[in-house]
Amino acid sequence: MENSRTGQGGKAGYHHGDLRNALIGAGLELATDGGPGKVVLREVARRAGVSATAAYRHFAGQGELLHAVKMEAQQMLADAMERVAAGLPGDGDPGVAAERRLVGIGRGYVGFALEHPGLFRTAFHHATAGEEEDAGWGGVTSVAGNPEFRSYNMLSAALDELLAAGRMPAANRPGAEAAAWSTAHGVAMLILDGPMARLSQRDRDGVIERSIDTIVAGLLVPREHPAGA
Amino acid sequence: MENSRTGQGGKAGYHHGDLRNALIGAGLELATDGGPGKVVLREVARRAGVSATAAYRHFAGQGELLHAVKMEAQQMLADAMERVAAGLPGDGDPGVAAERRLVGIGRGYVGFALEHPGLFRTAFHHATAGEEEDAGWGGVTSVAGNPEFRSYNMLSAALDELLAAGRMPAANRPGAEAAAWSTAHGVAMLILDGPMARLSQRDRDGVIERSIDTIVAGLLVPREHPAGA
DNA sequence: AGGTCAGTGTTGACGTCGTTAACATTCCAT
DNA sequence: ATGGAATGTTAACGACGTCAACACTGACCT
Repeated sequence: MENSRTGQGGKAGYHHGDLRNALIGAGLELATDGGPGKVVLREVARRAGVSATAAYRHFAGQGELLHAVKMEAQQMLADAMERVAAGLPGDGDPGVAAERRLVGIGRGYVGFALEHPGLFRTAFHHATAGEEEDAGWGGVTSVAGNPEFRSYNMLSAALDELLAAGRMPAANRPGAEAAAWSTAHGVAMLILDGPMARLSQRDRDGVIERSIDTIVAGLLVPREHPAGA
Repeated sequence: MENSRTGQGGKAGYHHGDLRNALIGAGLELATDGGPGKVVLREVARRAGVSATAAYRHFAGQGELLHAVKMEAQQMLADAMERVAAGLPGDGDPGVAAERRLVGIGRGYVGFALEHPGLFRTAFHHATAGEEEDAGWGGVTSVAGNPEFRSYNMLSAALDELLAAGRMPAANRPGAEAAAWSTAHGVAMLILDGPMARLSQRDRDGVIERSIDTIVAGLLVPREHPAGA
């Protein structure tokens, strides 16, 4: 990471020196334990050792501040996925390796969500009307070409390899990112805030594995496709 | 439903007569356009034509009010799924019918989410620390036996039929609810608040169909299962 | 060097929100 | 009819987001 968000970079004078990053950092702290709702402008400013209104020199309002925190949370999620995928053995068979990678990415995604629920919820927080026009994610199409959206691109690459290795029927390729991402996102959300919230650790893990296995199986098996898609 | 939430049931005197339901009704209005964040106690009371503090005679605070609204939103979601499933042709082949029902339930789920984003977000809203102890959903195990959780039970029943009709390998049955639900929930969420937010109507529909088809294919195809599950 | 001015931070105030305490009205059981 | 439980009201507090007005700092221009 290039930013010195954690460092007490600036001197202690009237001018902070790195206030914008300090605010985002404090916001991340709050988001980490408490989710998006806890990212309160006044408290963020307090933690940065600055008056509340100072934040307005760097953000249009708390909506924009929260948005910045949200973007950062998204980056952290992508980092987590990348780390998991990087630590995987490069098997001899490229098809097997690709499948392993796909599963790994999914595990990393859900793992991040369970380890950092507040950040995960923040990364997908929906701005209430009036908060901030949410240019958070682009469309999938624009995402595809955008180097920023690493999470999407990692997934895409793994699927491409699966196809290239002949493990996935070509007809299954289009829209595969959406299906895979949806399942991972869904398990995470349902465990976090939904009907599976009270599962034991063991059951959670089982559900996660089962869901990932199922969607991967669905991606790999040949099937008829309706006309048009 | 037995409650007269919409009717102006009570007389217009000092005592409202049906305030609790009136408050929930107003809360649902706010949630419908604006999501959980817009369910503001004072505004809810205002809409019910009553002072803000009157709400405290019926709810411990805005957290509990929001919780009640959340429960109602969950019921509406289940209703929507039920309606879709009910309107499906009962094919001759029970296996085909079951699969159709499964797909229909998924479409109903996602359809509700896209038609009523505010209500859907409210149904899965996570109470920020301090708001309300979220006994919203039971665990999946307790859900299974609880007649209240119609959405889960509908899904479960469809899967059972699929198994009974011999269209799904028995080894795939355990955890199938979680996988199916996860995918549906995931697409909905990703379209609502995630990276697929800017898709065209056409692309959305394609993504939804593709995701549902994929998870169903994964549920139906025989595969090896790791020991232990 | 001295002056100026954009950038950055501060104070004070306003309106809204959730919540509590104290008080008022109405309903119902006796 | 009456007394208490249920239900609603007003007044006030502290926290929040935001705005307007003011203050400090530093970099640039002569």
